[in-house]
Amino acid sequence: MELGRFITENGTSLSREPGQHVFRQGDQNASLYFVRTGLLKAYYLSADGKENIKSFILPGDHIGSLMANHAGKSCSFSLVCLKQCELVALPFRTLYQSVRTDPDISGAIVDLLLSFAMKKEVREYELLCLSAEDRYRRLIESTPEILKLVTQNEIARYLGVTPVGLSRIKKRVMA
Amino acid sequence: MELGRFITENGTSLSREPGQHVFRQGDQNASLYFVRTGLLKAYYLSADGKENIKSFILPGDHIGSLMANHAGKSCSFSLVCLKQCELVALPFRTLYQSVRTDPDISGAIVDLLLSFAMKKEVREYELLCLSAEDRYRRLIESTPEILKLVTQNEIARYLGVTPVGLSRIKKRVMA
DNA sequence: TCGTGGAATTAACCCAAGTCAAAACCCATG
DNA sequence: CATGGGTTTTGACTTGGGTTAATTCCACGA
Repeated sequence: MELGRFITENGTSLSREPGQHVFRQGDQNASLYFVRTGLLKAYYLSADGKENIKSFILPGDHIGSLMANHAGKSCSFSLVCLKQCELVALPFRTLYQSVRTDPDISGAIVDLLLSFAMKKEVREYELLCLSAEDRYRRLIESTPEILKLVTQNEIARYLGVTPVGLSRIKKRVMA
Repeated sequence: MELGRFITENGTSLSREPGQHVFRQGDQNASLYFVRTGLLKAYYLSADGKENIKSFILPGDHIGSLMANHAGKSCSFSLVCLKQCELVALPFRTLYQSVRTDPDISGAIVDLLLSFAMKKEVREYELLCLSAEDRYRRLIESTPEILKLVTQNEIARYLGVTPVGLSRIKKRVMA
């Protein structure tokens, strides 16, 4: 069976309003979410209340807390809707079980995990090797759409600088 | 079949001296490597000659360039031995094909990818949310062994600071 | 025991970004 | 069209870490 169908057949749809959370840091949550429409952000909240944005999630993307799914731990980040969202939730268990029974699904899962791992690897590279300014430059090049969708405040928290910092970077870059 | 056996049966052993590369940034390389013994480092080299260390690889770990394996791109980083190493190389293709034929292997691969993805997620968190000093603290807590195995220079490049920077952090931390 | 070369530390100086606080801007709404 | 809330920009000041270069440490071989 092909993955798209598997998801619709085994998952449960849900919709969320802007501002609503799908799960929060510390929750137990054992599902993978597929985004049909909308926009979400995954973020960390530090002990002193600072927000750091892990990623933005767009239609066609999927997200879930690996930690919470796999190791029986709790979610290390929160997932919140920035716009009205239509999602499909799939218990991780369901997916995991069919790895051993359905070769098509297991192929699809491997691809899913591979593309996920590659994304993380790129992000790791950017955070390790590039300056905030370079990361900003790359963002404008690779996904300019995102700039329209979220506040500059959020872009900053995604790039790993403060809003004030990003404002200064912008000025520098355009000059 | 169980993964360990699968690897020994389908892979080819190789050994490398300290200083020898397994592959270099820019290479085409379509294998996954399993480390039997030794120590390696995966690193990025920037245009202006600066080194940034992606990770250290210890016995029992596995590594390969996802980019080069999957998307037909070339390796985004280099892999070099820090000590004499015994490795097993497994063509990615072999692994990928048996996902569809052998449920045990495909389960093992999914686990492999999951643990890989989780590691990357932790690293992403550290680079995004923690200061260099916090990262250093965490390193001493979580894997103090590594401090004995590599130079402080390399620890610094792994943490994302210069050797000079790390020296200052150390002084601050011990006080 | 004395060099010698690589690793680590220290010092002096600089710059990017953080912090805090005060404008300025930008709308939506009444 | 004025008001008020949120977002962005600016300014003044501080700080962590980069850079370069000098110095100290140490292990090791002659």
